Amino acid sequence: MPVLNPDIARAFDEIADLLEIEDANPFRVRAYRTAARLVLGLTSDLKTMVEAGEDLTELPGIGEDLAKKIIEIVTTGHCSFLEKLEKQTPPALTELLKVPGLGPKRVKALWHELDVETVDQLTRAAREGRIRSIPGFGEKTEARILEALQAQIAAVPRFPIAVAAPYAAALVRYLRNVPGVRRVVVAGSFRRGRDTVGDLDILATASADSPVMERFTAYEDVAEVFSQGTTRATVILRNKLQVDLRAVDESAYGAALHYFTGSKSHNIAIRRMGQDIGLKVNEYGLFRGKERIAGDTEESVYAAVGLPYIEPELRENRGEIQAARAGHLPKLVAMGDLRGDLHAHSKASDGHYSIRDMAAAARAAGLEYLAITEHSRHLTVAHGLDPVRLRRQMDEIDTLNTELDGITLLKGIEVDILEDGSLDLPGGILSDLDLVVAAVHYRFDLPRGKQTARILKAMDNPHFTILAHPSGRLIGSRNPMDVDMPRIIRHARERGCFLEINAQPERLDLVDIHARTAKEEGVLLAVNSDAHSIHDFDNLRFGLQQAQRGWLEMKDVLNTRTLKELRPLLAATMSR
DNA sequence: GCCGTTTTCGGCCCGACTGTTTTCAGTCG
Repeated sequence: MPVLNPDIARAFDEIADLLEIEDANPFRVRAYRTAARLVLGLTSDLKTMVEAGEDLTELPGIGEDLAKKIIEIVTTGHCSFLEKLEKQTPPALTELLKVPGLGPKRVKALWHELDVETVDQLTRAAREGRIRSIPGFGEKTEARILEALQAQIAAVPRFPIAVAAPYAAALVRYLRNVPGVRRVVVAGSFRRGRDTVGDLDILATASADSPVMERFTAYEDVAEVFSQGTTRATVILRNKLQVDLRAVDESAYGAALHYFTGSKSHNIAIRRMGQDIGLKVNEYGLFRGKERIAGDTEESVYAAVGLPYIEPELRENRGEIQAARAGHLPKLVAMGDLRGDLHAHSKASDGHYSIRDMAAAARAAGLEYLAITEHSRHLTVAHGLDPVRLRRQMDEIDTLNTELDGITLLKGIEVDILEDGSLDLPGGILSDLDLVVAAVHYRFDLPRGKQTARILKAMDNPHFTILAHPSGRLIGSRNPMDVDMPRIIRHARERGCFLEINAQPERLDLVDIHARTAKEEGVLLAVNSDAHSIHDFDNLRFGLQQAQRGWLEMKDVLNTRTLKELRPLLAATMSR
């Protein structure tokens, strides 16, 4: 059982939880949390780094002690310090920390005063009215705990960003019409373009007498008002999405936008930089003593700490501050850079429109070329194409290309990668296509070694061009396949083929950190819609945002190439 | 536990809201 970065992050988070309950030095706790976040964001495998003898203390936030713990975890599969903590403090207590409203102090009190160690015991204690008897707790706290426990049973997972987007847009429109409101913008993880959002953070600039808070909590889609003050309020919408609104004066716009965009660890790093030069940074501005020296715009916030503007998609404290300082920030790929789409379906397989309709929609979306890539015969539920039907479609595309204006269709296939790593169609017909997109559509459960070997073998097929939705995950419903993604990416480099960032809202696959690995390895990525309808080209913006989060520039994205530049790149993968 | 143009000690990001308190602790983002 190989130890992956998320396993290490989980161990560190668990240590932090237990230390917190034990009332340990909060900065020691923070060190573990910081390390956990760092580990999750790494583009390379810690196990590989350890095996290569790399010095882990080079990583920011990892010192002698944490380096030793990482080495122990990757080599033995367990962490003796964590096990020791679990003997002192019941590990189930960390589950209680997840109950909203319960932090380490209250969990410790519940444990010591009432012997509550599990969620079940907590529920019982709350129902029996025993919690209110603990000093510092009251009836309201007890009721809130019970409420939170009941809500947690119907727990809401994070929302795919594309699902949250229309709710955000509607709220922004609504708030912009409130008297005294000047600007309304969605900040938080939504603005950073994360693949999912846990809540929406909305920032408004408004005059002091604006009724924006009252109007916000009175919004028709609000199911529950969680808290409401003069500058901040939290509500839950009917679809269970939590929305926070912060209102500030127009003059604080830049500082507040920066603050509420985050990420938390990016902000902390910026504040430290401010502190080093005698500045206090908060959501109202940058202050030297009492004098406010910046904060009207985000640019002014960065400038005050000596940095150029950093795009929201980069603000994860994954090296962007160092890059900014060194003048090495990437010039991120932009929506207008995309010239084509290399993965789309028509009604010949499981799409809903004719090829002609799809071509027209792609052209309307500003694209110059579109690859038609139906499923192959193995995927019978999607009416996958056999060689005869594919041959007929190729003829159809040739004809359409003589008729269409302003867009060129490419002949492709989304061929199934079979369980043994072979492709679902014979080389004879694959070699006549412009490109071969290949994907796994079944047996997602193979063990890591076999699954990785399956994909590596598929890539070795002389007709393989692009690996589609490489991890196979579906947000909220299917975990990513257990594969060695860095190895697959390295293999793509050696083989000279490409990987995809699939822009479907529930896929967004590759994920950002693997996109960044691909960039570092020099592997080009295709940002593809995987459109099944004429409306799906809109999703490209979400795929593009993942590319931006992976630090990709125009040169790193395959389908920013003109058709003339693209053809030889595709041909090179097919010519073996 | 980490870190160092205040380097091996003594710091460590900052503020809003709630509830149970009378001046603040706990939680959250």
